[in-house]
Amino acid sequence: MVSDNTTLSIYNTLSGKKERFQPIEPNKVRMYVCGMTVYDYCHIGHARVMVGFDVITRFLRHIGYDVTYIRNITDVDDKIFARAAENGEPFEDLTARFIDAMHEDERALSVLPPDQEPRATAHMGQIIAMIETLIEKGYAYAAENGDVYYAIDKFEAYGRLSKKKVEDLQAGARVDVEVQKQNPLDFALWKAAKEGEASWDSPWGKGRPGWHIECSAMSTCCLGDTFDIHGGGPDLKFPHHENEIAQSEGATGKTYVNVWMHAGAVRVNKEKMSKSLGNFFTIREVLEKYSAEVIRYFLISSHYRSQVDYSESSLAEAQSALDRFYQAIRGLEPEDFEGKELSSEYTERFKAAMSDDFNTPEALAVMFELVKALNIARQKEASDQVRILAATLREMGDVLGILQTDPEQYFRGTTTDGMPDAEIEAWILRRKTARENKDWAESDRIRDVLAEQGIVLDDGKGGTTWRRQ
RNA sequence: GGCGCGAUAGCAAAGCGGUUAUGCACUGGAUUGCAAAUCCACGUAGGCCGGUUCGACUCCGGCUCGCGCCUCCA
Repeated sequence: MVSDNTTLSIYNTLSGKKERFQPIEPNKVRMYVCGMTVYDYCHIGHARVMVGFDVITRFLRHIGYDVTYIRNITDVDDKIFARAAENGEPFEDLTARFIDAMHEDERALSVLPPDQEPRATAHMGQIIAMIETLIEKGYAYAAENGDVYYAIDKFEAYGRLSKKKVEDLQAGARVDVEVQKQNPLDFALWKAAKEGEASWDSPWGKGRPGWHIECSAMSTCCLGDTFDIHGGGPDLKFPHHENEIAQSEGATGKTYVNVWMHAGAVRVNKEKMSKSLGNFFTIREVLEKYSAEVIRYFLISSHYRSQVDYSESSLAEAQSALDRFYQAIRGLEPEDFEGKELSSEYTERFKAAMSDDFNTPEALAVMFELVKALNIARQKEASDQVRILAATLREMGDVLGILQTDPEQYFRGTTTDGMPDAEIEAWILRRKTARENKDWAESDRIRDVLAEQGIVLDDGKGGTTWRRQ
């Protein structure tokens, strides 16, 4: 149950401002997010959408909403066919492989699985039915070549989401106009099969769906004609989401979506990270150097709507910041986190920050203030206070999908190369003896030996701990 | 060209019409065999020009610069 005093505001692309969120059904949120076209590995831009909407889902659930989160998989597409042909393999093999890879990346990033991941290939019936409805209602027409197009002139609100005027779009329209279209801005709902290409039977002959129609068909199928939130990456606003609205509202005659949410772009050297520019870094590539949690922290350290610059130094900085959180809980026992009592002072501020359009930077600021209080409490050995603050911090971390790792494991890292743990422990034991004998020269020599291997020793009250740099 | 978004201290990044954001980095101190971590101390930053106001980083207008979309892209 969502408490009565909860006021959640969300920026709606449709209105261009933050609005008080009002679900269609009390306590329930139905959300659809456009997912990946699976012909290659996910990059950091994809990670932003995955993590962003994961945090949104976690927070909505945290404040009591029953969330149905749907994120589709596009497994029919020109690029998929092209890549499969290049590889000389059936397209299903290609997509199966990259769906697995995507799930691996997601698990690494602690992204909770959506409730459903509908695939275009599994919804041909609904897709064809929606196209038929659009033709019946006069929003679409079948061309002689077997393609079916959406007639954008028939849909009055076309351009409302992306704030574009049809005339302006026409002025800038590309010249390679397909003659079969009534208006150059009309888009394909169904594409006639090309020679030797995978295809499905339809009333218009063998073919396959256009890109936009699958989302209209699958979202409606999973969530109903009208639902609460539709999200996606920044480059989907136009034409993809604009076309979705035209299709769904044309077919159902009802409002398609109440709140449209778009993530900000990830940039590299001031340019948008994108497949076409080729300036992308895949998630697994970055994982070779930084932990998934660092990537996740980097992505939530700026607001989901703002653009972020991806760079080595921003990841290094994310790591330093995350280290501070883990230092604060390092050495605490599991039971220190189990307390039922939380600090309302901090939880209220955290909730207020997150309720303001999911302001994660503000939420993190609250957590850092809590960390300071926790460090002071630990210094004073105020164990009750330590337990309350540690439990509070851990719960906030859970909402953001961070701080759930054992601190020692976090600092030791997961690399299997380098000096084995047992050898490190052996060195530490030798150093312990040297220190007991006040043999500082030997003690420092061992520290240097390990430092060469990237191992940093920390002498604490309870003994020496170590971490990999 | 059309439409939209942004410009905050060394770097990153938020809120807010008047009171320390926060993190990283830096400097001094406490602590430590030495370190690390931690704590204490230390920064009035808000592209430029006008306007509204008792008071503006925060509201309004103009300008400059940057970015995004207008084509497949998360």
